[in-house]
Amino acid sequence: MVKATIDDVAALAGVSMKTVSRVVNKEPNVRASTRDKVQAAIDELAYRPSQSARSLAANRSYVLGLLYDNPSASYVIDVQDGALASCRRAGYDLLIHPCKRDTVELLTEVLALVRQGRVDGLILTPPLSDMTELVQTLVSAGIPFVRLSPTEYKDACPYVQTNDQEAAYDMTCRLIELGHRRIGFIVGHPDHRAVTQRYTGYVAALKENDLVLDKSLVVQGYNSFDSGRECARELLSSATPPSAIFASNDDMAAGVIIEAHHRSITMPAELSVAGFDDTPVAHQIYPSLTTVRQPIAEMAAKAVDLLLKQLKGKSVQIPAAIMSCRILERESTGEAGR
Amino acid sequence: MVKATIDDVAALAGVSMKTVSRVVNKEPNVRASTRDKVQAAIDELAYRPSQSARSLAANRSYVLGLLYDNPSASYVIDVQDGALASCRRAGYDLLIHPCKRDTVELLTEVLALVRQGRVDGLILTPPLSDMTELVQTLVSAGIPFVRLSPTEYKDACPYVQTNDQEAAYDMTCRLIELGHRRIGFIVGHPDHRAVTQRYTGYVAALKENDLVLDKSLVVQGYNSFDSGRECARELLSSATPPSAIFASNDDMAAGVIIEAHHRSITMPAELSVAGFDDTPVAHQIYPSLTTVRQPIAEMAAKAVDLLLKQLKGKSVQIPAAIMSCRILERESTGEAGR
DNA sequence: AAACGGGCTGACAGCGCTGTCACTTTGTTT
DNA sequence: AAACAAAGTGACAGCGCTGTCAGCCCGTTT
Repeated sequence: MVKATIDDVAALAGVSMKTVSRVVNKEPNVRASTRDKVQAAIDELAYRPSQSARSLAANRSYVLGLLYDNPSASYVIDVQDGALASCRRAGYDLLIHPCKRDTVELLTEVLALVRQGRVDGLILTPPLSDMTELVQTLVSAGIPFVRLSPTEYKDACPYVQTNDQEAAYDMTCRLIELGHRRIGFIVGHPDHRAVTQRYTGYVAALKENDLVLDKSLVVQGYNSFDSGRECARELLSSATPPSAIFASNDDMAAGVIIEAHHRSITMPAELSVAGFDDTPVAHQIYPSLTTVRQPIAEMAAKAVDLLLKQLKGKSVQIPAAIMSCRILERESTGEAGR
Repeated sequence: MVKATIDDVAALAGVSMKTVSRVVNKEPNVRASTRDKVQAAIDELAYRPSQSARSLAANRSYVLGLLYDNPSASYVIDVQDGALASCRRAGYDLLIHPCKRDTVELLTEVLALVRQGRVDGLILTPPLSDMTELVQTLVSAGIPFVRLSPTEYKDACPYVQTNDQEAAYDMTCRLIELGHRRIGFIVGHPDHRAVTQRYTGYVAALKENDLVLDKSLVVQGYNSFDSGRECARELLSSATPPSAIFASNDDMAAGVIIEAHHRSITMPAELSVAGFDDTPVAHQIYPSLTTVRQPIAEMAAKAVDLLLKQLKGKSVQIPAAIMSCRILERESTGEAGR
């Protein structure tokens, strides 16, 4: 049995192939009876429109590209899941494209992706979404894209963000409420604005509660487990160690917890630890980690929706969306000074 | 500036478009001087062949599909990375296609993927690679695919496997060597043959060392963290608990460790714990987990290579590959009865 | 010197769809 | 009943490539 084409369907249904095309693409202005007739023919022949023929004729690929340079597997998977969900709903495919942020080829590589017509538009995830050069290039090349990032970009390009800063603020307030006065903070990788912004929330919460910002309690991490452990070493070696440590992501918080275990510090009695992201590790470690859950999949889905809208009509206004985080209190935090 | 086509390049280089096509596709039998001339024209016009036109004319998509139904993010990401690496080398794209194993639509969905010409071939990962119905369908539809699975399939279809069983055997022997006599085992999800086969290695090691297989030490898990914890509860509640527990994967082993913490059991002094997979969590928990590392990315890369070979020539022989695992001893295991 | 064969090149016909536009049918208005 | 608008349909020309096949130009053989 050879693959049926649109002509076969048209012949069987007794209509023109253009009408079949209309039915397949759910276009309006087809009489219901005609539609049924065509649909019956499609079913009978098990007709599947050829993706490449459609792409060539319509001049679009029905594929979106997902760009990332993120070592965190769970984050990436969540983004993929959310993006895929929206893509499927719209009959689009998703092409994943991990890439190295610092390579010279990055720009040409990404441009080629679009120029070859392999994707119709792009989703940028942090930290790529904050690379000025990349964003600039895409804008001036007129390539449709949506950024997944908590920071706005000066030009009017669409983005999806969460209230990161607010969540960091809330978490810090919660720690203060628990009686903590000396709260260590581990800053995220300087290139990841999405993560470093969380520091702002911490600072704001201290100020709001009339606590002084002690710079010796703020250390620079690099988002990895190992860097978190290193930072914990620094903070816990102090003569006056903090009673709580808030890390800008879960991997670093996990590093803090390990270091505390190795120093026989009991948690949360002697030390409270909080993270950010709610990665799988957060509830698989002991004590389970108090953290902030971001609706990553939903954000990605939203980003795809915005991109698809952009691809259809030319909505000139900036599409943007803000989603909410949620604090999850688990075993790693408790009252201070017990 | 409008996008250049193959005609533009041909005109500029003063050759036919067919010759340009030959240069672009690195076909033989083009004089070096002609090749250079064409290449210069390509560079000057920044010509990028249209993916969809190529696909339509050549009747293939230059895209491979990656099918999975696996909740483990790190496993999936590793597979993606390996597969992508090989794809890029060959100028192919990778389409990810997570799917639910038990849905009725699975088969039609996957067939549509191929029938619409969106992918040229498929990579199946566990547990999909062990679904007889799916494999059977693909075989009889003549769709090229490669299975990532430790089990062979009765028909001659290509696969990539690891020496899982052997590694489980080695790990069990190592525990015995450390003095453990009562070793608990947590079996993997019954539908995941890739995981359940590890039990065979455990049994073989006991036999080899003249230890009786005590069925009360073998409990059925379902691959998840929670099920691992549940199994640990069962094993540790016994009047004569095991001195070591070997879980069929890391998530379940992490569950065991948490349960032990909650019972104030010190590890490895009072209990040794071993896992399988070396997921990120393995070195982020306390104590860090002794486990088995599989070369997942390499396996996926190999699978893609086999698939591409199959796509080119019709090598009738079964292509297959076996890769090796490695035991990683960390903090969670130690001598028995200390 | 004729015959041969392999390297190299080009003409051309599609691949299977969609966009455009012209056309026919139907329903609505005066 | 004529005039008009809107809904419904089809003819056709590509979209930008690759496969096929014919033909040219060589050097090598008899």
